[in-house]
Amino acid sequence: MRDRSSSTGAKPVRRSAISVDVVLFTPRNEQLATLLVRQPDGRGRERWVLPWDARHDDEPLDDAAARIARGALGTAPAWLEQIGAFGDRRRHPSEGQLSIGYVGLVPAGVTSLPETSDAAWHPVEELPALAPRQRAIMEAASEELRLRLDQAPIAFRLLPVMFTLSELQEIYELLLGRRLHKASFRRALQGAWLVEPTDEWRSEGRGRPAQLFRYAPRKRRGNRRGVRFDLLV
Amino acid sequence: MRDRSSSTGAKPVRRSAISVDVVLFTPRNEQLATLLVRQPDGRGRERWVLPWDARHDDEPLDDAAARIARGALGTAPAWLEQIGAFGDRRRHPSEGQLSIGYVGLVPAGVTSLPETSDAAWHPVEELPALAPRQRAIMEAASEELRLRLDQAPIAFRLLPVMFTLSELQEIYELLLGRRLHKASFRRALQGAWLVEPTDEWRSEGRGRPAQLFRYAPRKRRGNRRGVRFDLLV
DNA sequence: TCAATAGTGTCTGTTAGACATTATGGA
DNA sequence: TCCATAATGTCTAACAGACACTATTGA
Repeated sequence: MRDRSSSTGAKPVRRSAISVDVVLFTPRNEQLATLLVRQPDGRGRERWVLPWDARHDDEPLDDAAARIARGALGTAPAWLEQIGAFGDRRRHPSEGQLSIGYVGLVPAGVTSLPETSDAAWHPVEELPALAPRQRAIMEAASEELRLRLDQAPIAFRLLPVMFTLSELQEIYELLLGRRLHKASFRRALQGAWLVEPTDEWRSEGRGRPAQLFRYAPRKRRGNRRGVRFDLLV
Repeated sequence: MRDRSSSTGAKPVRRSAISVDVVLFTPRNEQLATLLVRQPDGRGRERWVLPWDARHDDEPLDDAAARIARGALGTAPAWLEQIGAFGDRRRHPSEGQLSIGYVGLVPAGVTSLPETSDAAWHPVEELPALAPRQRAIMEAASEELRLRLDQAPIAFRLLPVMFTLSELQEIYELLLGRRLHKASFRRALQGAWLVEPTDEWRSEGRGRPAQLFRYAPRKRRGNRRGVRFDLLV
């Protein structure tokens, strides 16, 4: 919070400065939403931008990203990882020539943003216009999520500590952009030893109550399967 | 070649400068090898370093990486992709605080390096000591290769245009670090429509000659399979 | 002829997906 | 009671891995 004043606002920036840009995702209304902040553009108009700030001298990049995420969100995200460096000649709010992109995840329900903040969640399908380089960072973040989905516990970082299997499946369907088969999904989950049931159940509207689970990876499965040629050709 | 003089050698670099570091891989003697260049360290000793150079003003990062790869290799690699930004406080030959890592692939057989160059291929299993940040870039490059193996035509970029299926399988085994089943490998390959046979055969030593294939992806397979929970927990 | 490697056919256990059925609450 | 959702059992087609076999060359 202490850093908030420096993480938004139109400020003159040395062209040689490096910006760190953070894409935060959370599930909202069956959609992925991302956090944007309102920033005056110096010509009197307002624009939405990804949370960003210049890297401080010699500051480790991961620290800078965590600082910027905390500033915009008011709390730390459940996950934060670098996407890459974006150093083309596309435009960026900083006017600088190099940006480092990060992607972070916020569990469903953590919707309260700091009151002093100009931040708001926007569905990824209907984003306002962004500066070209921030648009590229945004798209790389979505791509990264999908690629890392089966290598990192991404889906669990988008859920509260306790969740139903239907909620988990909805997150996977959201990220993959396609429906999954319920029985197969649960069988695969069981085989992976990733979740454990709790004693609690949650009744939601009409049907039968669902058991709550928590993320509790047990053991690494040694049995890697054969090669898959799922090339995106 | 024109750029070689600037891509090695001990040079004073502004601490704010950004370095671009390139990890080039090629298969050699049943192992992965990577290209290192000999660089005097200013204190009279010599060290091996990853090919690197400072980014020129406003130069797009991809252009810088291609320039550096060409400088060290004498020719363009068959594939070149960014790994990420490394901005911690670990040491780097440039003395700078930020490096952008790239990974590139060179087909087997392109072993002739520019004569004027101090570059040499080193097996990845027995690398000389590198500066800590370059060591991290090196490890991230290997990791990246393995992760993208089934999403990008990586194996084919490590082979000449025409190759036998045994050669292709050896590349996969090299990158995955485990043996694969011959019949299963070929069945999966056939189903993916990634290669097409040519009229040519190659006799190599004793056994039956092998048919040569070329990389020729036909169509994207629409039938994505179920979720895999291959989390690295 | 033997040795060595390429390439293929068959069998079997595993698994993804379809379908059906039971379980358990709210309206 | 009916309806909606959770959870699970069964069947089937597809597939990975094992094994064996044929094919074709050099020594």
